[in-house]
Amino acid sequence: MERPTSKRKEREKEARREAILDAAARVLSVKSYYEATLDEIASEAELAKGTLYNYYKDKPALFFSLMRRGFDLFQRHVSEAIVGGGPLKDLVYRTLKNSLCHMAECKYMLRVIISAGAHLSEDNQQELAEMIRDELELAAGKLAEAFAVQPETENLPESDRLTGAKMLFASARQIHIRLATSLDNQLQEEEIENYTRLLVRALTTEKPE
Amino acid sequence: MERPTSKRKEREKEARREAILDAAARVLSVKSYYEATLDEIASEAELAKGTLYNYYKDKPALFFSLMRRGFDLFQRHVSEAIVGGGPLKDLVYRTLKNSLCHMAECKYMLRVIISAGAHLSEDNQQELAEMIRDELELAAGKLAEAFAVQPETENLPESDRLTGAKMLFASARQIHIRLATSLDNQLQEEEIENYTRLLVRALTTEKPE
Amino acid sequence: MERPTSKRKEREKEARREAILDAAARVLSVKSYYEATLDEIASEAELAKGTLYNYYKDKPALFFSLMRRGFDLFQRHVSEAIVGGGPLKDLVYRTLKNSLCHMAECKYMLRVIISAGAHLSEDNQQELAEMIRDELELAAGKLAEAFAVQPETENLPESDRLTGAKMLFASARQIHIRLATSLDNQLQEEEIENYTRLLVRALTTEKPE
Amino acid sequence: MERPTSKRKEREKEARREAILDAAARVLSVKSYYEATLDEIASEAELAKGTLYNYYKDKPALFFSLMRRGFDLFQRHVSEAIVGGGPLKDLVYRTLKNSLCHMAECKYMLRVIISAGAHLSEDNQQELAEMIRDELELAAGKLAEAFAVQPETENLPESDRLTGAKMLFASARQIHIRLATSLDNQLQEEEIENYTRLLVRALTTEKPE
DNA sequence: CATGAATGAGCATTCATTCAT
DNA sequence: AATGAATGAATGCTCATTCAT
Repeated sequence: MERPTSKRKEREKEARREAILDAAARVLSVKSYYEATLDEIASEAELAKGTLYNYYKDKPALFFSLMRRGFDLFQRHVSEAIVGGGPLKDLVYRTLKNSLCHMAECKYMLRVIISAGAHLSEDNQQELAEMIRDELELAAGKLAEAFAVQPETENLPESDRLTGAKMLFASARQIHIRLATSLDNQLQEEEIENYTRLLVRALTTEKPE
Repeated sequence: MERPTSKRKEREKEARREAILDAAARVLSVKSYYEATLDEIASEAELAKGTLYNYYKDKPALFFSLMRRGFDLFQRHVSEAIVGGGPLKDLVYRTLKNSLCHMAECKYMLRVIISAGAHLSEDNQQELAEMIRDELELAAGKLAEAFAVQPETENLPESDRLTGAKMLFASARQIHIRLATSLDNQLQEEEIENYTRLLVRALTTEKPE
Repeated sequence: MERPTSKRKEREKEARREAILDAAARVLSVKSYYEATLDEIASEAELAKGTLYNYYKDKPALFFSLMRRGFDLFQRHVSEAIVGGGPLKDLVYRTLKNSLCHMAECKYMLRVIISAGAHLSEDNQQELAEMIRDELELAAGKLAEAFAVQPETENLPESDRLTGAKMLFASARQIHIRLATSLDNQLQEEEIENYTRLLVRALTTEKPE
Repeated sequence: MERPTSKRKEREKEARREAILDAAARVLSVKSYYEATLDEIASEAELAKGTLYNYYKDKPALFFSLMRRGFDLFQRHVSEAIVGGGPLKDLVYRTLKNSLCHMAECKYMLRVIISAGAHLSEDNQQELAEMIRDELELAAGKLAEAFAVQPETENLPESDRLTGAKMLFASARQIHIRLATSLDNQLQEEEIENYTRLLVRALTTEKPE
């Protein structure tokens, strides 16, 4: 068995890692990858700049961790929406809503994805692109499975369910960007309902007879 | 009346402005906003760096012009798709295809949109965001009008036609990003068809009887 | 024929390069490679730091140029000593003296050789080591040739003449380090004479009969 | 009287000091003073970084101790060569050989001497320079004494014997550097013999009659 | 107008040293 | 005595922008 101090230290170390991520997220919610200097993140975390390097080997590593965390949260949001059950319309609505909710919570994700590409090493860029693609495929896959057990969509070809799922996430991003620009929160509900309606129709085969 | 030389000079000046944009586009098709240095653009344009400042007041201004030009091209692509006429399915398919085609041609647009956020001034960022939103609204509006004269969609509420149009562009972006990552060009056709099918369905009210 | 401005500009550029080297030499005569920051060199040269990079691609490049210049001067010093002619003793004495003179003038060379090794890239280190070795071989070769036409040494085997030449340069370095430490300039003359005497003897075969 | 534990503790402390020096020597045999970080030395010594500071007040102090130890070894090597006895040629040959052997064993010495200059304080630099000079004088003095009892050299003036001794060490360094560069171990023996021959001759007065 | 040398603010990263545990 | 997390000063290099020619 380990010494109790060892355990505590490990917990503290992990807590500090999280605190740094939190600080980075705060900074990135208003600045881009390049504007977000390590100086500022350190100061936001109330740590010396050098300390960051005890937790993350360099700037890209820090942001990758942040992305990782954001994506995990995203998957949780999607899973939550799915387990809710109910009719197709509700499923679509909830998933859209949760996606938007996630994007609002993790504004920094779009910022990083959008602005980090530049100075990342070739390898890091590739890794980031793959991470994004894989996470989306994962979420779309889960959603497509949920569609597969809905009465309205169970007869659709698999590829349509998958395409529909991806279209849903694309729509969520569209709404998010639109709303981010107009800042009119009252529109959001209406937009979500508009998209929901069309998505449901896109996924519904006309009942044969 | 103006001296004829004045006219010629003006034409030459405009031509030079375009040449600089061309050079910038070439550089940006492989580099991000930050990697693309003015040094390189100047050298690509076979001009001295200082000369660029006679045509654009600073780096953001240069890239704004580039975006402006890219969006104009985008509108032309969309209009072209619309005037083609034919059944809804063809309209959707062509618009998707042209959008993808535009994104491929103007890779730099996504790059700039994606990576410029950083060092733009607050004002410039706002302006860029609005430009993007307005251009999309414009294109979506045009497309919605085209839907309005299609037999399958003329009975839809206006808001559905607009939402459908925006969903189409969101889908195009989704496909583009996906393909940019996987580099498998053979998938594109299939993807476009998948999305087309769902979009048509989303826009089609079940015929009463 | 070239435009006159072109010529002038080139001359000015070259002059600036030299001025930078001079500034670097001044800084290095009292600081080591690491202590000598580009900030300080720039300020010594009365230029902005960034300007240095218009003339030398990085810190190692600047110091390599400095070494190159120093070695060229060294070869000139040695050649001068050789062409002086006269008996063996004078040749040895003059070469020792000139070597010491060079080391005093180019104090920075020892400093750089001595302190740069550290942060140079693998390739640069190799290059520096080879430069040092080659320059010494070159000088020793020239000196050995001069020995070959002296009555006292013409009968020596070639390898002895070469070894003697190298021993002379090793002796010069020894004296230089010694004197650099003790700062007693009056000793120098005596030391040179001591070493000269022994070197001449080392190079002189006992006359047969 | 001291408590026995006190004695043991002192011994242990001394042993730890030596262990740290060993670790430092291992690291310095492949890295320069600047590349050799305390992190690495601590890890090589299997100690925490902070612990080093219980034994040496700072980085220079650690390296001074290392130099001290290296010089002591050098003196032992020289003394060993001297006590061997035999004809002058053998004495010269053995001393050259042992010097080379020492330089090979204590590569780190040249490295430190060569690369430490930088961040040492003014005082430390002076101290190091004096240490080097004094150790050389000491060794040269011992060797000159040995020459004084050799039949071939006993009639030489004292200053010649001292100069010869110093020339020998200078030659050793020359050979060492040359060999370090060319990596051709087979040349070493020949070089040593060349230098031996000339040094013996330099030290030998033609017997009058 | 065109040029390109000069500028200098800005930033990621390293590492010797300290000190609370 | 041992630890190792925290510190923060220090520095090489980049690049948008200016301006004298």
